[in-house]
Amino acid sequence: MESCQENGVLEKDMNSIESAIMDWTAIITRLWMHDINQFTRTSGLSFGQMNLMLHIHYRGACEVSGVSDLMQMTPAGASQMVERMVQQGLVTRNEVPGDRRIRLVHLTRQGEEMVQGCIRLHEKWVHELAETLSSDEQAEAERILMRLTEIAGRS
Amino acid sequence: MESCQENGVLEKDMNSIESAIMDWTAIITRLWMHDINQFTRTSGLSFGQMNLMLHIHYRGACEVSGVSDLMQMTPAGASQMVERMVQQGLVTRNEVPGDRRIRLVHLTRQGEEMVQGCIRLHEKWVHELAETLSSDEQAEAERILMRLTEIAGRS
DNA sequence: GATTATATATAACATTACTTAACTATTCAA
DNA sequence: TTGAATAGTTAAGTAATGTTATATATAATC
Repeated sequence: MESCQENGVLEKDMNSIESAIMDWTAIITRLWMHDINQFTRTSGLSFGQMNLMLHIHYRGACEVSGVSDLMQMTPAGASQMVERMVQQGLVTRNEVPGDRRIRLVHLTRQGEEMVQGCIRLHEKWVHELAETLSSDEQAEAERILMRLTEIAGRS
Repeated sequence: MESCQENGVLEKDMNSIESAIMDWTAIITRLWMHDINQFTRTSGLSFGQMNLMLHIHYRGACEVSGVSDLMQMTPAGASQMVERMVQQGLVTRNEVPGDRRIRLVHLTRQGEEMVQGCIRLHEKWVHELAETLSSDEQAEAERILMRLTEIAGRS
């Protein structure tokens, strides 16, 4: 615990608990991305579309400019992407009381179901992972992950 | 721990360790996805390319047919995807001693740096998260997370 | 109240990134 | 050793997705 104080955190500077969190999180992020890919390919969506829907699901409705920012594309491109998704029934574009220029992009019921389908696919993998743990390990992992989630949830 | 045996895993059926893992995944998705997206796109990569590179980074070199399988595309499409990435200097295509039909796709130094850059986006965040744990919690977390990582690494 | 900036949309065009079909090279197996 | 199977590539065509340029409506500012 004597490293990392002054400058940015570099891998070689990381202490073992940081590495453990990093490795675990990187691994599940990769597998989560993998499952997202698998699900979207088989449901006629693009990865970008699912990405946006997950963003809205986890962060709430966003403006068209937010789509542009998230997807790193021009506002025109974002507008068209949203338009396509509206046509597909995945999202709605709603006016906002305060500023009539803005359109807020929400998930439709169908869009939400797509997200849930994606999450459910990933749950299968999580189920298999959990199964290979002993009862004691399960309890310990649960406690630690809940603690980490609680802390991370504050940010 | 008495659910989930027979049919698919539904959210309400999930036991608490599975929920804990899913909650952690949700937190990470909420906090990281946007950054990973931006990093990927500003580096001139597609999400699919980063997905493939993460796979190779964690699982080792894979055949072109493996790319086809992972990305859910035709062998021809996979071949072209690899060709593009070779042109971009992200991967190499190497012959295999045993079978001269096969090409193994490896990350180049540059490809490896891209992956590292993506993973390192959140080192500071991990550092701060780890800091808030007590010494006992850190020791426990390190042990169980390494165990989880080990199991997850097999998939 | 006129000007500037912001948020989004539309149109024309360009590019990407697939697909199918056909082909080469190599290995396996009868 | 000949035929079938496997691994990968190449070419042509297509559909999706993005860009620039321009337009419109609204909000903010001076």
